[in-house]
Amino acid sequence: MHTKNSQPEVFEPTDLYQIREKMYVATDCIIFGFHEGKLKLLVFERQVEPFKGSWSLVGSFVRLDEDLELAGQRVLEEATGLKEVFMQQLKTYGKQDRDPGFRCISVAQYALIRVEDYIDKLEKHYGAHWFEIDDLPELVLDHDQMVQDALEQLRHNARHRPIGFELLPEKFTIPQLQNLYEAIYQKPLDARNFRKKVLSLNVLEKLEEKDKSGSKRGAFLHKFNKENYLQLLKAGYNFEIF
Amino acid sequence: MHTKNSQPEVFEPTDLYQIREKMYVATDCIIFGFHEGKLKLLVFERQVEPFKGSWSLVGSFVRLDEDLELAGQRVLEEATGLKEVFMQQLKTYGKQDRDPGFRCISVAQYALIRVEDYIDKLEKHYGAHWFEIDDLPELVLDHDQMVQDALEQLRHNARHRPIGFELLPEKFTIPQLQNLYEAIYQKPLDARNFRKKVLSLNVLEKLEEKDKSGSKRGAFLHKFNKENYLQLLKAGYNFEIF
DNA sequence: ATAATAAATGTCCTAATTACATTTATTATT
DNA sequence: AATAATAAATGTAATTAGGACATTTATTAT
Repeated sequence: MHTKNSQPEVFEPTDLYQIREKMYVATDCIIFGFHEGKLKLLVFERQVEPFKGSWSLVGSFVRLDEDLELAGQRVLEEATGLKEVFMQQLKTYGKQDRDPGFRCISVAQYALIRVEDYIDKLEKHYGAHWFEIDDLPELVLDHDQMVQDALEQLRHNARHRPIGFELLPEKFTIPQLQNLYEAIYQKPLDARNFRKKVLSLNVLEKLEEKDKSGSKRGAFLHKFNKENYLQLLKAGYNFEIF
Repeated sequence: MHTKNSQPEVFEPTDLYQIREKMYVATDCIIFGFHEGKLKLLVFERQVEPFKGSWSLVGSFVRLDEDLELAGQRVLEEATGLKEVFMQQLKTYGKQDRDPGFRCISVAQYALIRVEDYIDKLEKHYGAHWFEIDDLPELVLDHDQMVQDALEQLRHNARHRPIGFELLPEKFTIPQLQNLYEAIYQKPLDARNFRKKVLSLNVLEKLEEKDKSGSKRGAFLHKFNKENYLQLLKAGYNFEIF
């Protein structure tokens, strides 16, 4: 079903020689979203040869007058319409032969987006498609490796930094937060211990509102209190969520 | 004493325009060593304009036919004569104006080297100099930032991965290891608790030999057992040194 | 034989993590 | 109006890990 793959296009030696005279710098985005209790990756149908039509991360060459971070934001906006998204540099991939055509170094950046309602809207762009992270298709070039590295980093960072909140709506319930962590780490967590732990961190603000989508009783909504977090961080507080 | 600094050279608009037509890719190395109980950074006198003569990390453009990792190893070997050194990618610096001349992206990699005897030998190269990390000179371009980021990453990684051993001789004593961690984290550690903790990790192999350089009684030498470590890692063991 | 020195060791206390079961608020059904 | 159903919310006891702290031991130099 999701194993599209075309043959690598053969380049004539002269072409190859020509494009190997220049070093290209690209950036690729690993876009994560959280929807219906599942952690998902947004992938795209590659628009250019070689490998046109294969599944691929979205990327672009970095422009000469453009900061690297900005290039990532631009790629993300072009692909999803979203601005000022949480994005973090992952790693730079620089194997000499990673791209069969160009000599191209790629700076991978990963993005966490609040999927909320427009999960479907995103799929209209450029043959974009959400895949669950435990059922990913094969990707072009070294993009599989990028995704694996991004997942590892996401798992690591979600433990030590409050980045999980970037994947949730601004207001969320404790059970939703737990679901997210269960999706990231792919293992069930104890509800009592999880609640105790995250509340003890003192960075969640309990609201009066309830979210009743998940149960008859409803669960209280919470907000991440960034000011509190930054203050604790400054005080040398050593964070660890669950 | 170590605050050499020259004025940025002024470029003519025509020159500037020309060199901004191309994207350059460089790699810079943050080289750490441990000597006499101190964590040190190896810096160099910059050989080219602009800022010739300022303190700088050592770096080079990445060659067209060269893997990124290899470029780092090459730079390190050219600067120190050392081969197959522990090196890890830190981050890519890509601000549009980070270099006043070129549009140049730099992939920073940090190296941990076993200084042992040849600490002096290294200083003969290219005006190289070791600085203690709590007394660093001002560096050229964004190299100060690179060093700060590298230190942060080193501190983080040394806690969660057994990379500290890369800075020690193959055979080392527990007190030496403690000194290293005290140097990295710049705070004293309790000898009993430290010993208890590192030995409980089950990755140190105690030898019969003693090192008597540090005391009359002498301290037993140990080796890092990489096989054990990899096995524990595979078993999902969650590492944390002290 | 004695003094000097750093290495090596053990215990108690406190804090954090884990395991585990019941009650509560609300809605839908009869 | 009563009842059934559902996920949210809560507490306690047991275990484990971390932190504080003082003495003994092996060796060399005097």
